[in-house]
Amino acid sequence: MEKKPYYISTAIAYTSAKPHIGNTYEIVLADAIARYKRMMGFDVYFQTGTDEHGQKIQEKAQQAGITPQAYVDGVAAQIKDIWDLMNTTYDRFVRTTDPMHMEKVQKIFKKLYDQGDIYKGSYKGKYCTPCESFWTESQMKDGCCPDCGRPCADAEEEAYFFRMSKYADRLMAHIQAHPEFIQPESRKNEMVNNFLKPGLQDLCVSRTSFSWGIPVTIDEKHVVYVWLDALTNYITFCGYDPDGSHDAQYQKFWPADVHLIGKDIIRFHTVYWPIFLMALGEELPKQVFGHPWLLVGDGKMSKSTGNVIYADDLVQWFGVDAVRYYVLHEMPFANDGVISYELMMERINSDLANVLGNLVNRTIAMTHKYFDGKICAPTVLEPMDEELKALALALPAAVEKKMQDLRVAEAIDEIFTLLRRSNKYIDETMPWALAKDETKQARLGTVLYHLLESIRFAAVELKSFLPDTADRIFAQLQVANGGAASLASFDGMPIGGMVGTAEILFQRIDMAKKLEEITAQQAQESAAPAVPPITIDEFAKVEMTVCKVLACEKVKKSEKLLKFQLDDGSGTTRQILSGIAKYYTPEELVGKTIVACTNLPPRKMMGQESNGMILSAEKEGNLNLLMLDDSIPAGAKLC
RNA sequence: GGCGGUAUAGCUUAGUUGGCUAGAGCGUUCGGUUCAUACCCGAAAGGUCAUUGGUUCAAGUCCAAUUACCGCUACCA
Repeated sequence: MEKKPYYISTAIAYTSAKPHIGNTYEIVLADAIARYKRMMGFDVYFQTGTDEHGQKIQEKAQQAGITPQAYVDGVAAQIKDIWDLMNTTYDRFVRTTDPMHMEKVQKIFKKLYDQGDIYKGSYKGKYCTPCESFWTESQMKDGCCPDCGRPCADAEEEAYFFRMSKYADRLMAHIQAHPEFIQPESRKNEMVNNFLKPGLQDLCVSRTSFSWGIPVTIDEKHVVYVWLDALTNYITFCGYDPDGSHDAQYQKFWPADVHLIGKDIIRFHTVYWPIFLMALGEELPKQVFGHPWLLVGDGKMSKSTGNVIYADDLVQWFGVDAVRYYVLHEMPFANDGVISYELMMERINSDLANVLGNLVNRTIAMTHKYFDGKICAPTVLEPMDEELKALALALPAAVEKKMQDLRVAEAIDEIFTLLRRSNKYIDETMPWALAKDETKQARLGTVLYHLLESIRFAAVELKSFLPDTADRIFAQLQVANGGAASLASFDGMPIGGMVGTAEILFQRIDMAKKLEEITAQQAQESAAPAVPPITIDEFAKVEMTVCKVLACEKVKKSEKLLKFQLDDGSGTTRQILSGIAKYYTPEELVGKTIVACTNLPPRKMMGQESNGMILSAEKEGNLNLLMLDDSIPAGAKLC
């Protein structure tokens, strides 16, 4: 029989920085689903990869002093290593800098242009010249700039646009007709209410402000908008051919069964992506699932606060399956989840070590102790056996029901319900009491058979989520993983066979001690010199000038920016913007003597030019401007 | 600043279209047991479902306002 195809994808990871545990969650979730579907007999195609174009990457590479290609090569390799470390079974790891992909994207762009869906237009709007801002009709007050109140004028900038509005009605109809298309459902309303109902704007699909992207063939100074580039990965790498002769793989697997993505990029996947596909005349993916985020402690993960948790660190401390278990089981379906070292250890101890590990261990130990490891036939049945057996036999359907809705955490709960019931069964049957009675040997063998077989059921189902652990359980049971078919009846343990040696699956963790080790290592790492030494010549390149604050005001529309007019001793006034409005009021700074780096290239912020950087010292939310004694004149250089 | 989201036991959270006496796991307290990784089993305590108002025979569930938090985005040279 032909296996049914199942195409699952993750979002491609943006190669601007090493992914943290929150980013890693997605690939593990996808892997669990992919493994499960394979077990259920599907022919699975599981695609993941990296999104490597865009302005941010160009800037990062520039900062690092390397080419964008070298930069993304490094990060992509890092991402792939983490995916592999997590024991994920993707079929293909794609990269948007792949020449094949780039060529197809160019063809897609051209095709959409030729058929009139993309048109050359201009970014037109009402423009307030003093504020250097574009405004929409609804933003303006009586035709004037909402900020300064001065009249706005028409202005334009050349760009390519996609006619979103042309397909909006079709998309709306599709969303209404397919309630499962956007998951979880709350996201659907969000999209409909926020984007579709108010009317879709045409989307600007080219950029001229940076060059690290796929060039538009018909107009070389433009590069393709990163989302058009990134989204099409789902078809270009699956064998889609813009000219129409698709590979067999594409014919088999497209449309995708599910695009697994973060909740932040739902808009792109449920509005723009379907419309691009409609324009190309291709089918839409069957489902887009926007999963929630994993947060650290009480705050978000960020490098500056030093609370970033990386998957490879967690694996080093706790092992792959413990990390997989945590992200799969502790992530709620629609709300954001939380991760911390303490929570992680609590779950390992209570669920993995106590409930699962200890159950396997005590069962194998008893089999050795009472029967020298031999598996006895279940010959003396009692009513209480039925309940355990029934629960085990019902497990595959229970897990399937949850997995249909991609409720992975709840699917795992079903497995643990069986494990907990098994522990209770031991208390009910009291094997140690049976062992003391010569006449109860057959009953004792029956009890152990029920336990071993229940554990086998759990292990088969656990394989998708904790692959290594499941294999270690099979090794202790001395049976092969018989897959879904072996769960049809409660007789998979070979009577007369031997079990393997008992082995601790998950060591209990001494939390206080482990936490100490972790903090000790972190302290060591942060103590290491992060900044490479520089030469005196390099230091001399930085020009730092004493300046007097002539005037200072808050920048409109900005929470953080202050605008300074400075006397730098040159005779002309220097304007610098600085993000310190949280710490200082403009009034208190006028007349002060400060220091600024004065040989930086000019940069625009909030449409205003900044010529330099004011020196300050910052740590953990504290910030002080460097202020000198007023006796030193403006223009003095720091040395 | 713009857009959107979320608020349920000490902690992490389930609650589909309004009918709940609001569930679960962890943690806590008490009791039991000893095969096992001081583990397992049982019981109990613990929630005016963020606040205020509204719709309804009925509201954790719908509406409005308030507060807090979160995400994206702009900006932090």
